[in-house]
Amino acid sequence: MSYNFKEVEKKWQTKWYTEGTFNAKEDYSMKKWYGLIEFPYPSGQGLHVGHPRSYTALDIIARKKRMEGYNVLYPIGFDAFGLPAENYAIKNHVHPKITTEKNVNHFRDQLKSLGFSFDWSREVNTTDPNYYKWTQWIFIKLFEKGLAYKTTMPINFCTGCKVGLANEEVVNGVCERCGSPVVQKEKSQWMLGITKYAQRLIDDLDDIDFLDKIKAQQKNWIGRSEGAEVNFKIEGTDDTLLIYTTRPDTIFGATYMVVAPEHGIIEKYADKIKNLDEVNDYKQKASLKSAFERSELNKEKSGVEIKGIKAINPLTNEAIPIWISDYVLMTYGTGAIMAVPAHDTRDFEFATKFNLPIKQVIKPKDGEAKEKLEEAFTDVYNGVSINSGFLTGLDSKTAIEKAINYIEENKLGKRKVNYKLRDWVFSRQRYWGEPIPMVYCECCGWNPIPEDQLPLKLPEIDDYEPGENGESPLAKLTDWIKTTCPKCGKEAKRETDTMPQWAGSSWYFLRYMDPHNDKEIASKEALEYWSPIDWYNGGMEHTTLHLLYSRFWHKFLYDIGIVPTKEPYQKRTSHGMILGSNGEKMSKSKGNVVNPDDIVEEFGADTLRVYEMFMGPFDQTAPWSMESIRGCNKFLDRVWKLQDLLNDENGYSEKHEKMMHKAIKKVSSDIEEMKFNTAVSTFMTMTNEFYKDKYLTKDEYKTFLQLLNPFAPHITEELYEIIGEPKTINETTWPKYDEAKTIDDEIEVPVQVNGKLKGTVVVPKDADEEAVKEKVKEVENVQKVIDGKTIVKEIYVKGKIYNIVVK
RNA sequence: GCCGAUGUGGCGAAAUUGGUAUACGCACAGCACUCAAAAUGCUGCGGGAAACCAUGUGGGUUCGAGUCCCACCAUCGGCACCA
Repeated sequence: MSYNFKEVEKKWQTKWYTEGTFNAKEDYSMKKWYGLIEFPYPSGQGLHVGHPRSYTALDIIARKKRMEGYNVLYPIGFDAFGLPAENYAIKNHVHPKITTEKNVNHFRDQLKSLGFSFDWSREVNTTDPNYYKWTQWIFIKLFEKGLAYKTTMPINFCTGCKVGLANEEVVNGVCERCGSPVVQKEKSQWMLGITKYAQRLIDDLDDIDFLDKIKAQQKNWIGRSEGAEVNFKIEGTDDTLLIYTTRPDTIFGATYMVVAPEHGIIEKYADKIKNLDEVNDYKQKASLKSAFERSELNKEKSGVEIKGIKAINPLTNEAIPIWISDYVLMTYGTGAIMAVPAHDTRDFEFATKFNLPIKQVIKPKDGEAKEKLEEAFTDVYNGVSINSGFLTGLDSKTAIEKAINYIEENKLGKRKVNYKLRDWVFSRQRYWGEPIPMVYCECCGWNPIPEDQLPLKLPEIDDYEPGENGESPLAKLTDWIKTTCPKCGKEAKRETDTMPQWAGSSWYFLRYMDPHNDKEIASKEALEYWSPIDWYNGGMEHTTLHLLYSRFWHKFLYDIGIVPTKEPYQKRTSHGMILGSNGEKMSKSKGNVVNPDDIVEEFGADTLRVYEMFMGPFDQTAPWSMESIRGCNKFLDRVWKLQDLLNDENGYSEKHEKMMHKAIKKVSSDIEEMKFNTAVSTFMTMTNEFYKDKYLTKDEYKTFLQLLNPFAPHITEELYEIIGEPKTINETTWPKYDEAKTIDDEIEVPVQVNGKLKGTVVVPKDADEEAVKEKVKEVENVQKVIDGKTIVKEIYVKGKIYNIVVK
């Protein structure tokens, strides 16, 4: 009988999904395990082969955990708001709701065809009003706590999508989604105060089990730096110019100042500035530059001296010029710097170009100050202050501390920590997103709509085009906008912007715990029981977006007493990308896209699952190979045919017994360590052994099928049934091994002479050195090499190696 | 420039964490089955006649290094005028 995967896979999927075999249990007395994968955006292209890599991995772990007796929650849902559906609507006049529903249905079918053990009874969809009701509710809570605020500020504006973007969504000065240039635009936007959580987002990483590279990337993005804010007097006034520096020990070397083009000092001293036209001209040019042009590397520094005003260096009391240049950013620190060309690379470059004085105030510990610097000396670990008054002679670290103390004592400024992280631009001028549940009243300002009016449903419209000035399509709905102020009852206007993609995904994992609750996000009991998520796997591309945002929301919900843990995810891992067979990223234009449906059709879901786990280390990128997938298909065929070799008459075999115990140990630990590729190779080796020996016992087959089940659930369940087992595998208990039976009685010890392999000897596992020594001398090659030489030393590492050193 | 990875056969990759380098799979070759092919099964498969030589390069530590240390080179990912 040959293996008909189509029939078998269909059969088991139907059983699982109609019976709800893998649904989480309501029994809160059981030990729990909550595994999470990033819920997909249901795009029109359908599932990508990248999705099953992550989903299969956690499916394997989830299935193992169930067999180990855990109450497992392995949920699925859809992150369905977003631009593609809206752009499609603009083009084809189909409501995004319709496209989304169609895509979700397609995705659901595809996911089911792969046999994942998801709990489909808890499926969530971010576009469902019963879901986004709570997204809006969280927003209102953020507003009430002062963490959502509306402000006019220069934002990143995508010229293609006609929409404001968060910093995180701008990549190399272009839009992360569409690749159009991003420009700075003044716009009134809703902002979320994520910067208030910056320190906690760093500190709490210590308590959770994230891959180091994920922690590093998040810390990098938050970008904490320590230093001081210092006031520089403006000559002839009582006013000061506030700067931020991480190197207060270099103030003696500050020979000029630089302010960002947007800095207020220019308006303030317009009447004093002698070259106002020139300065304004520079300002104008800087504002026209796109984010990309401004951040372009290696470009020449530019700037203009602001003539007519000067600053006083607070430590040298020298009057120093003030320049305007776009290498100083208004969005970081105070928008103004003291320039220390001798000890800052950028200042050095600028000073060289404009012939400004370069004054050395630090020399290397083990060297002397140079006659003329060729580049800035910036090494904080290896510097000593010179020409710096009370700092002279101190190493840089000590000098920094002393300088800050001096600054604080003399009221020149204060110690200050800065972050690169910016507050989160939360408004989108788009239709297909959660409406922001806010109302503006002339007399009462912004207020949220009453909670009993949630959800604020997205109104039906026909015209999805954004408005002229990049207004939201909702801005055209005058009837919908008109409402009453929740505070004073007078006429007021609704907010027409919607929330970004990232809103719905910032808390979805909480909804899975209690998805049909219409009173709260989820019940206290459910939150207490299921929190935190035990294991979350997803892509590295979400490290500074989704992962940071959702940690922020979770901390906020913790602060207001909704969730029981500070962090949502106890453990975070990530999978490597699957590339096309040419080693490039899969894309339609390159024609290297593999559709999982085709693989399932030709080889079956089990083959796809096994292949994706076997193709390489889970956390590394791997190119697709059509040839290799056939190998996995062949392997499963061989597993199927093992039933013909079943034979209990040989009975007990020590060799097979050892092999089984070793395999249970290896596969169990490989799964926990996500070393799926070596687990699969263990299965292959076992299969080869059974074929070589031409038999296996039913017990061995049963254990083998149990171990393989998480990887290839359909074929293994079918075989388990065929050999007459009354239970299904998912009802059985994960096999256990006996450590003593994983150790061989006889071991082969390699014998080396001067570290070079000369042969091996077989000895009992606990043979002592003398016994091994005797055998070693009998090895022919060893005899030959050591003959006539003096033995200097003999080393025996028990069970590992025997090495003879000769001269 | 900064942060993080990676580098082993023709290819995807293993290596118990310092102890027989190349497990497992693909590709390839030979044999069996077949009229034939496919499928399947078995065998072989780093280089070299051998001594030996091979884990990106060059040094080092060690009885012993793919694994540890130092200095490079290359590729990939993230950040980037962040003061």
